[in-house]
Amino acid sequence: MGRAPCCDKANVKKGPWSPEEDSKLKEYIEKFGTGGNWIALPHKAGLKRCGKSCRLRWLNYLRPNIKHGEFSDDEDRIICNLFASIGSRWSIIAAQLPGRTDNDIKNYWNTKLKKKIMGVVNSSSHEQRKPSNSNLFQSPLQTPPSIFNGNSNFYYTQTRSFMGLLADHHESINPKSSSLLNNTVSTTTTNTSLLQAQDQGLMGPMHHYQVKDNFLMFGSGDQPSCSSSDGSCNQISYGNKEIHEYEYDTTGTRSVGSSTNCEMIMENYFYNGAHEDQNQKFMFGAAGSCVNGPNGWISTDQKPNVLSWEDNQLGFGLEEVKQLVSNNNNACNNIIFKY
DNA sequence: AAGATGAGCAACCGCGCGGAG
DNA sequence: CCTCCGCGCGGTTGCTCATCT
Repeated sequence: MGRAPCCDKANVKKGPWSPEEDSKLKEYIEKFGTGGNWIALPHKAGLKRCGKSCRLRWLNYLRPNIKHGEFSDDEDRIICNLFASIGSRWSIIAAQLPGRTDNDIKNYWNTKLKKKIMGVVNSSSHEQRKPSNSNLFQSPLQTPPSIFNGNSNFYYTQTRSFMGLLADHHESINPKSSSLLNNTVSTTTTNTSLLQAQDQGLMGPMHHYQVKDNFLMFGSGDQPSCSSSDGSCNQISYGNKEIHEYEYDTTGTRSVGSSTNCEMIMENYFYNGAHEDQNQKFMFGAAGSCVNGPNGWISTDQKPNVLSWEDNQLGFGLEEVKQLVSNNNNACNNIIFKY
């Protein structure tokens, strides 16, 4: 049994709004407001429209201070940064751009900005990527990497997409200092370009990777939102999963988070040869409960659900990482490594 | 000149969430 | 608690206009 329709479909007009309808709706709302009930509004305003249609028309077109026309470079940057950080949460992105609507931004992204960025990728990818991890941008794997033999039932999936943010000196949306919750954004981005390597035609959880200085940061999941376990909004969660908490310093990146299903990241990381330096060290942690293990960070539940690497700190070597991942029948959701 | 194709954008659809009862 | 229902959101559709062949 399906959901009951929000209105009588047979008796409502659909399609483009006429100037008369626009003025009726505008006049009514300016006079009486929405009354907190969009469903009842069209009848009161004398419109043969669905309440949802009225709401959309008002929000996207009729309400005051709506900005139409070209997006500025600054707006482009904000959209790119936020998309890289939180994905297609258009309403949140729109909240950072006064006068712009989520629909506008969504259309702009889908029709122009995405292509613009792809152009940047195509023209800049060769000189900007270093050989050690350039293959992270390659096509999805067709077979599971050998290190996951025996666990391939959960380490491998054919559906994925990737996008990433590459910056020479990039300060991404730092949940610690600029909260999406309080509607402020600090995007002091300079020389920023956005890379997107989104596999054509594949659907699945969006994976993000960003570069902050010399570090790549990964996260994955669906239904991203901002949340906090301590009230300070220093974590971003995706659905019911807390993904990561970032702290930055001048020498490196520290990541704390929890979740599962980072198999694709791990897969690419190992399979594509980003681990070729056998001296690389990895570090593990879990949200809010990291302790210093003998070789670096390890989560209290012993699951490597956050993985980071810094070459000048104690950590696990590649073989230990493989062993841990294998032993725990699990993987991390974030991977941070220097490139 | 006319049909085909693509781009841009307004509007629709269906679902999840949360508040009210 | 549980159910219902409206709101808001993201994804998708379809119309219009521009460009290409």
